[in-house]
Amino acid sequence: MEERYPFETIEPKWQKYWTDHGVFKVDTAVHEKKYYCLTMFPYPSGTMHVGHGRNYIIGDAVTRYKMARGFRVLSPMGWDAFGLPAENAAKQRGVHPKEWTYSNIKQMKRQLQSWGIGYDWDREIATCHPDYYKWTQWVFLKLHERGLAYQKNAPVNWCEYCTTLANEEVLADGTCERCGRKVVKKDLTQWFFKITEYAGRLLDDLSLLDKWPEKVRTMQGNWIGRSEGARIEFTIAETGDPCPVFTTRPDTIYGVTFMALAPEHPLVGKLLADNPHAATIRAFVETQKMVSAAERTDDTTKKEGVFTGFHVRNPYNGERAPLWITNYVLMEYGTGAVMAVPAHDQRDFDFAKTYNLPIKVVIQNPDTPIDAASMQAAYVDDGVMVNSAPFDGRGNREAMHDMIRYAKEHAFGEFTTHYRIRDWLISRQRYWGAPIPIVHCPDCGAVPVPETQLPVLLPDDVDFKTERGNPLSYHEEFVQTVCPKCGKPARRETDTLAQWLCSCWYYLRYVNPRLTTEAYKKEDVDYWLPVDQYIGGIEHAVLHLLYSRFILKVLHDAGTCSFREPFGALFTQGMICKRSEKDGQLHKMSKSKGNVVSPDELIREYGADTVRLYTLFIGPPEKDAEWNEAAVEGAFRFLRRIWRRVYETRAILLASKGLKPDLTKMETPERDLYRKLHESVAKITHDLEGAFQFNTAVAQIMELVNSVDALKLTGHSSDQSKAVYRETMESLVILISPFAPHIAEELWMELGHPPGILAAPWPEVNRSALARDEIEIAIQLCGKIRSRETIPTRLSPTEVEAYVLALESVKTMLKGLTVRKVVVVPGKLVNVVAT
RNA sequence: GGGCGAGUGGUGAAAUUGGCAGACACGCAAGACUUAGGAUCUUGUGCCGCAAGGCUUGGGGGUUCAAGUCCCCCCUCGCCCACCA
Repeated sequence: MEERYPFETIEPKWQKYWTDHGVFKVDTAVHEKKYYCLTMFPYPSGTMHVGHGRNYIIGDAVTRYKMARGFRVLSPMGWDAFGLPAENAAKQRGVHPKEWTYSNIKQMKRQLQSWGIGYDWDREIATCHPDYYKWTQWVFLKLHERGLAYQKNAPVNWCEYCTTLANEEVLADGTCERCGRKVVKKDLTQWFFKITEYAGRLLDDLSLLDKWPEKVRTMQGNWIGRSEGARIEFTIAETGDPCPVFTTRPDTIYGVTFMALAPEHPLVGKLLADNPHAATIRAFVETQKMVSAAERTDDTTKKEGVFTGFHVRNPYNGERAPLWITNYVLMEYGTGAVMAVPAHDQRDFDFAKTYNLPIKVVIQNPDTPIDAASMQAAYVDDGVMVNSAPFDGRGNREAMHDMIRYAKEHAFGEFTTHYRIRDWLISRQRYWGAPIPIVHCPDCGAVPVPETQLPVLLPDDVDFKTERGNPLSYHEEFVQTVCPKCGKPARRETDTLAQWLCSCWYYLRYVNPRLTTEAYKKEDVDYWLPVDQYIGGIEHAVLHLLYSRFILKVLHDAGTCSFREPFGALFTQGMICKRSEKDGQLHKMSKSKGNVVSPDELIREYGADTVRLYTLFIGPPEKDAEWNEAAVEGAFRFLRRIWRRVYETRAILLASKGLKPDLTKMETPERDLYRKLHESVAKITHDLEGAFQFNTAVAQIMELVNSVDALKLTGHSSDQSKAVYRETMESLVILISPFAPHIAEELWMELGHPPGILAAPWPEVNRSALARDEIEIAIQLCGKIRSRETIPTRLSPTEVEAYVLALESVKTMLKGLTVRKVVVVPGKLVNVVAT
């Protein structure tokens, strides 16, 4: 052992040891205690910065802690390897996407290892590997089989760079989530998954996820967006065509004064025939189609519309109301038609004011009556129904149910639930993805490739230089095939699967990563899943995490697994930011902002343990944090200090191996240290056991080391001093091992143990060590602190009161006052209320 | 507009059920040891004040013996959803 802390030699040494001894290997068999700790696998984009590291360091701390608690921990890692940047690299630099991806994987794997993250690398997967995507294609077939995969010609979100996008990938400002370009609508025939069919279950089962952050559940709830209401069958008065609406406010239906259609509504075409207003209508509809969704739904966009010349008939009262086409109604939600009630909906009110349409009050404010002629805004609160024939006089909320039932009895309406979520668009017009296993036959249509013919291999030899869209569609050998059903010549589907699908089921594959006959074994996944702890970034709250839940439910319904949710507990860590030199602002680390911190350099300078310790100490892990170079130094100094303590006292430590701490024989200094040790064990265990408070756990270790220094140990110290010191140092090394595993392994050996600290049991709290004879409490006068006193802990609250009131200092304090009340908080304070 | 979360020293931050605000660390200051080092150790460090003492958790009210924590109003910031019928 050397005096200097030689992180650069011990770190590679222990990394090699973990690999050579298969410390993180786990077999799939049933164990007494299992734990599946999963960190979201990365996209292999190149090299990682310290911000990426937080994710893996947290996962590793959990893995190592659970192992020390005696769990068999499944801790796998892999690569979300299909996707756009690889293809762009190919276009720009002439490197094959496969080559680019695998070389990045190599880089990033080296980085993960240099951080000392423990994975069972025998289970490594890459979604771009045929042995993996074969089963991604199988997942597609399962959905197809169950009628959940379908093609439709639909306007899709189109980014000229990233091609087709799912709704979830379009940001609120109408730009592409990945590249920031403007997204436009484009008509294409595409493959969709019917996630809408699972909307109700995906929403309801959120309540099962009690170990998920509230925030993520809320976000998914918002995204799914359930609203309860009614479908009411209006009809076009002149033609008798049905024109149903969805409404959440059927109680306002007697106040309908016009009907508003979306410009894309299918009725619009029909209404144009022989219509004197045709030219105006057509012009309006065409203008609206040019406006992007983001612009149209912008708050500041003025409400506009055009009268069709037609009317609708309100089935409740037979009234005729003019039919308008407007820019504020969306075809994507409800039926694309809105019964407009200006008196009780602000949007309808605004529109009615603009075009001078009538306003009819049907919900009266019971406090200050409103009147259509003078109202300045829609009245959207509850009240008493008026002008509503049979329902007059009733409370609107209370009457709502009866109103829908009335519609149902008269066969012009029913209760319905609408969801905001749209079907999931999974087609991508790109090369670097899993080919959709479909063959288009002129006779049989879209035929799924039989499971026995999987995988549909992605050819290597394609021309990436093409500017004509998907390179795959120009690869004749790939495209030309025969129909699996009739054997006639047919064309392969050339769209590939969105990369999201690959990452929707990878957590299952880790259990049986090399299985060639199935995607996974039911009995194995039923044992290991749901994942006990999933760790990743909040940015996946509605994409990956929602898609995965959906796919798992489908796989469950297909009978391939017994559980209903993939991830039992979820932890979302905050981002690490750094002030950018360019603009002085805090940003998440990125190359374009020029604020990335490379772990490679830091590891060279301070070692991986320092980087890990600092990353965990930086702040609460769920919150964003600012990287501070100077504070890294502090973490390094702390580790070096521990190293030096062991080095300086090594002879004493080794000589006292047989000594046992004995509470009855301890003097105060060792008694205090012994108590601090066990307080620390309790605190750190609590922080790691689900609380995920690594920052305070590290702080507690620092406190413990400060206490160790307070016990000035020498060769002449008593046996109890030595015994307590040794136990403290041993426990300390174990307690720090999830955070700084390399130094922990090395010191564990220096303390005279065989190598392999993960085999050492986590320290247990000795309750009697926590006891103390005296305690310092605060003395308050009317809630204000006046002094502090040390009192015996054996006193009951009544005795404490008497004891404190008898103290000279307290008597002085109370001179001339009358005691009204005394509040004793055991172990904390005594508050004397006196006047 | 709706929902969720946050606001504490120079900085990152602590604070089971309401119970000693600022643990731990960074930074800073002073000192010790040293043939100057970005090493180590000691001490100090919320603010005002020479001091006694007073003030202090975004602002203002309230409940309580006691409020960072609970209630009401307001301000600021972040995130999600949003002409959703």
